[in-house]
Amino acid sequence: MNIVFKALNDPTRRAILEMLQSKDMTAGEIADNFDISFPSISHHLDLLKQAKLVIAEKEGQFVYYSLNTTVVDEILKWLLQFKSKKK
Amino acid sequence: MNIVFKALNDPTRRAILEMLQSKDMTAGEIADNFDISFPSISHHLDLLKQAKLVIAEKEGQFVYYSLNTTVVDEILKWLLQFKSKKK
DNA sequence: GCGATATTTAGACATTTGTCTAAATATACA
DNA sequence: TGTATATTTAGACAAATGTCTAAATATCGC
Repeated sequence: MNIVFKALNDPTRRAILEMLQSKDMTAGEIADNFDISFPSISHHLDLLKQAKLVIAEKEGQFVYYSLNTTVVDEILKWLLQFKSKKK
Repeated sequence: MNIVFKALNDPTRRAILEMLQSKDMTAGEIADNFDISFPSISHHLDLLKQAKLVIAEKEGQFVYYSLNTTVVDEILKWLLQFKSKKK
């Protein structure tokens, strides 16, 4: 859980997740949307992957990234506790 | 939104939020639950306050902290976009 | 196999973060 | 007014973070 909050605590990484909603993208396509170096984006993608928020699949020389929202459920559940049963 | 994710990205601060679910607490009561110095807890509380996740109210020499979950809705909404409409 | 393209790894560096101790501020109460 | 209690502020410091450039790795197409 720690690592998921950590992964979400960065505007670039959140923007990547939002982008991946519309379609799966290669690392390069993702990087093209930011004024940040490729290696930095690669590092962000690695963090998102560690948090299991994205899945990486190699296709030839490309690496396709896609959303994995199962871990989002955990965070949702944690947050919802604060919205339940109150006087 | 940035600051909310930042506030949530720490186990101590998340534990504080969980504690405040059962009852409002003073800064001292909160600090007693951790092996961390009072000033450090005070700093965490300040961050939570900046993120508007808690509300601080002074009563005499005590400062009572209570949950403010309105900002949680924002995060919930942001997260829910990932769980909606998918093939 | 070679050169071009795609991506990651390595290492460096400035900034941010979480923690501490010491000091400051605020309130209670006798 | 003076001392005790509650909390925050200030300043220091090590560790974590986000970024970069340079180099390494992997795959494609000729």
